[in-house]
Amino acid sequence: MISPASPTLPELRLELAPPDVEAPLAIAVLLADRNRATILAILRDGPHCVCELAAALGERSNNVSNHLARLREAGLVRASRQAADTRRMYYERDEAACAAAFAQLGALLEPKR
Amino acid sequence: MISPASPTLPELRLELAPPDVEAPLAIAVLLADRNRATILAILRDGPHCVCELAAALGERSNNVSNHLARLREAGLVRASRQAADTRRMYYERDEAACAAAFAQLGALLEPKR
DNA sequence: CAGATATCTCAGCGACGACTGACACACTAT
DNA sequence: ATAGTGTGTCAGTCGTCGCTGAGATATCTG
Repeated sequence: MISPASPTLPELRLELAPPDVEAPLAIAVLLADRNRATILAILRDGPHCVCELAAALGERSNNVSNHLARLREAGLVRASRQAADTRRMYYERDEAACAAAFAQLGALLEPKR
Repeated sequence: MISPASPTLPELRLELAPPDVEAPLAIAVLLADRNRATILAILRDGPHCVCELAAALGERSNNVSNHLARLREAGLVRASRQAADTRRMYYERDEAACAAAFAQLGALLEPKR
């Protein structure tokens, strides 16, 4: 017997296995920086080059380039050169990847089912 | 005249006003910690007390209590005592607030319209 | 060619935040 | 009352991460 000392004391579930949150956590970490979050928001209305984003953010180009590299490694943005301006690097959102990332965060904020 | 030196060089938009991302940023910062993210995921299947969460996370109660305080200040979780167990503090998700937070993140990851 | 512009990379520094440890408070049991 | 349990608070420490600065690469202009 497990000796129910107190009649109605709820038994603790100490064996709970913590769910895997790696995927949504990685997305949240990316979004948890003001510059990266703002970049994603700016790119919602079309592609922009690094110097435009840097000017909008009031940050230096190399810093913005670093953030864009992080976003690109995660697949949220794409880099491309335009034929009319091969000197600048234009970044645009990968809407499919962004939607997938948004869905991942649902595992933290949406009800279970 | 503005002297179009290069015929088709796209003009930069250096006057871009960065959009306000404070609200979704605050949510992302909250989710960008493994323990807080895991807590939110665990609470998806019902209320749990601090010691249960601490055991599941392999963390100490005071640390978990700190994270729960952060989540509570943001309104994502509620604390309540149950009549059957007035000693422990039970935490449960505020599903409405979680859904609202999820919608806020849409301003970063969802297409513009 | 040299010079200017735009971007990328990376080592080093500094600040923010999570964890620790100690303590306080509330409630229960003996 | 005393001991034990569960939770909350907070100062201090330490690791992590964003920013800086310097340098490299690539493209265009004169």
